[in-house]
Amino acid sequence: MEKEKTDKRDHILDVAERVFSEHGFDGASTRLISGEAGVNMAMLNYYFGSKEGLLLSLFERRTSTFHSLIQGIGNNENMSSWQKVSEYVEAYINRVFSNNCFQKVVHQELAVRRTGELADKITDMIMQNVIEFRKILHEGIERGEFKNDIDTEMVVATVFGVKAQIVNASHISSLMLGYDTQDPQNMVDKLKPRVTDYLKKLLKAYLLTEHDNAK
Amino acid sequence: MEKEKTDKRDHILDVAERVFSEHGFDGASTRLISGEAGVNMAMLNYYFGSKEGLLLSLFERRTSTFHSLIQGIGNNENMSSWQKVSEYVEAYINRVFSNNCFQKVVHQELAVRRTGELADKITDMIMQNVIEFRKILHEGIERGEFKNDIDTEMVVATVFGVKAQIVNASHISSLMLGYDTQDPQNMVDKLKPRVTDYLKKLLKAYLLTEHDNAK
DNA sequence: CAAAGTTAATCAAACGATTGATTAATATAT
DNA sequence: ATATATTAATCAATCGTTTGATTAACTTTG
Repeated sequence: MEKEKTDKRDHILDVAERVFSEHGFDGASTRLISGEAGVNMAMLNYYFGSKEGLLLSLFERRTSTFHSLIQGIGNNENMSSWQKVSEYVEAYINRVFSNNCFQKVVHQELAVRRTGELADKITDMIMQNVIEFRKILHEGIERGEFKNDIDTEMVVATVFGVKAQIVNASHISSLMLGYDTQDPQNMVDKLKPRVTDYLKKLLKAYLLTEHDNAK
Repeated sequence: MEKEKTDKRDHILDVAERVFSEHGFDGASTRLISGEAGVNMAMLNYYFGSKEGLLLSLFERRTSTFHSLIQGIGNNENMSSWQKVSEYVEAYINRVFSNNCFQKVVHQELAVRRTGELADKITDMIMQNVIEFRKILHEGIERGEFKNDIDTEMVVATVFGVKAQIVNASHISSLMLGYDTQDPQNMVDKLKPRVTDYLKKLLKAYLLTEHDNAK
């Protein structure tokens, strides 16, 4: 009977994350969110101040457990640059697949939002990833492990872009791949290993010098 | 005084395309659109029936001039598969950059899960591209020009994804690249050639067999 | 311990504002 | 003069938010 100790506040955030991901921020009414969460409408304003405050809290919850994740890989002295890239891709895809509702909300806000506190928060969050990843790439070039004419920014955009195309544009990817890419079982069994494997091979072919590439 | 013969209807579509791309479908009110277009609110319903009808008309206008563009490349017998891929990337990026407001609307609609006529229209439009591109890739494999273990669907997702990441997520790409990626001058002078060049090199490294790759 | 006071949580109801849509009247053009 | 185009005014519905009352739990006081 052990009732979960998760606050009602946390439960609202969980539901809001899902509803936002399905309808977008403007498309998801406070009535719908509170209804789905089984709480009174006024509770949203009680806990989060406003609808925008709810969205903001939603981001803060995720970003608080995020900083620790991207640390460590880049600073490891015992890894080759390619190993770092490989680990990074793995960690990134892992994180994406573990909370894809949140990822969808980010993706939507990125597509629409232009100004304000939230836009800055999202930008910061992503740019941290960008800088970290780019650092690894530059290091690989300096070491002579990667080709010296690679476009590092575009490589970063590739990893983010492929992820977005597969995970966030789910109608399309479902049709393209021939199965429901939203189904949790498919995501773990088929999609995740496939995306990870592809990205590694793709980057390997583009990044590594001829000598290393030939293994 | 020769007033442009473009119908007022067409002018509304132009404005709506921009406003939708800036605020999203739900975020853009009919009052805002009609205000920006300098017409009475009721004109939107007069011409397009409803707000959704306006969005639909917007898509029909673009897709009508679209079919002819993707034809021809795949069926050309005198081109190598790699040349076809190269031409295809060029044509695709060209089209994207020539009407990026519309591309943004597509991107947004794709991000929020919607059902109905419009969702099907968008899906059809994109899947035409997917199928055409994939056909070229398969042909390249059969000819032995491309590696036989390439993931064709993911390659398609890569081209679409990189484009989306650079063109549609403009805050991020502007910060990443160090200049305003929305500025028309920058788009033509810097962004477009860079994306095109990168995609070609990336795909070349991944697709071509070792022998061909070495030139 | 018990009465009084205090706080956070929750609710139904209503608020003013805005939404997309419609009307009925008027203007323009053919 | 008839069809088309355009307008101001208005519609019901929905939006996000606020209110005032109620409950339950904890603190303080006598």
